[in-house]
Formats: sequence, C-alpha cells, structure tokens
Amino acid sequence: MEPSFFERAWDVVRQVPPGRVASYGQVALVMGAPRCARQVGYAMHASPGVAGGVPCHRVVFADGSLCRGFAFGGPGEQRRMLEDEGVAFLPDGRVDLGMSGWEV
DNA sequence: CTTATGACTATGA
DNA sequence: TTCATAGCCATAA
Repeated sequence: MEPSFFERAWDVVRQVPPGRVASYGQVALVMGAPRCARQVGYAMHASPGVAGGVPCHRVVFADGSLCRGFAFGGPGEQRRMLEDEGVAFLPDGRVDLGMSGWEV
C-alpha cells in the first residue's frame, strides 16, 4: 500500500527536531509538493498526534504564527509546548523563524 | 464523474 | 503595519 499524502506529511513533520518549527509550505516543499501547504494543514488535523509520532505542534504558518482556535489541550497549549522545547517566541506572539525555524 | 471544504501562501489595498 | 481576497491542490461526499 502506498503512503497517502497525509502520511508523507507526517513523515516530514516527524523529521523536525525539537526546539525547531517548520512552516506548512516548508513541509510541503520537502515532501515534494510546494503548492500543497493547505493539504499539509489537513494532514496535521488528521494526524494521530504527538502520541502517534507526529509533532504537529511544531508546524506553524509561514510568518511564524500559530493556529489559534485549534489546540491539543486548549488555547495557548501549542505555544507552551514549543516554549518548553526551547523555541524562541517574538513579543508579537509569533515564532522566531530566523532563530528557531527548521534549518538544516 | 463533479462539488465543497480547508491547522496555507502570496498579493493588493 | 493589518485586513481582505485569489489561487492552489488533496480529500471527502
């Protein structure tokens, strides 16, 4: 059985090390679909979660903002998890992609 | 087969 | 700077 688009997205997100965040477009680009950022977001929604090996909380918008209204345990929970891993946040409430962005 | 939806991104005002 | 709109494409019905 071939891995679905979602499973590939999960595989890429799974490669994101702790303390780093990747944008949906970044994940899509790595998986070979630079125009499928939205579908990556869909995959995160359908992801098994951190318990399933998919740190979807490390996936943020291209500008570093997080998805509000959708959290694992409650609002602000995603940000708390990232801060706990050492991700740098800006006073605007966005992630410092230039410092904690997923870069090899 | 077509239509509708959406955890996005880029662009314009 | 923020806000609004268009385009993009996989999945579900």
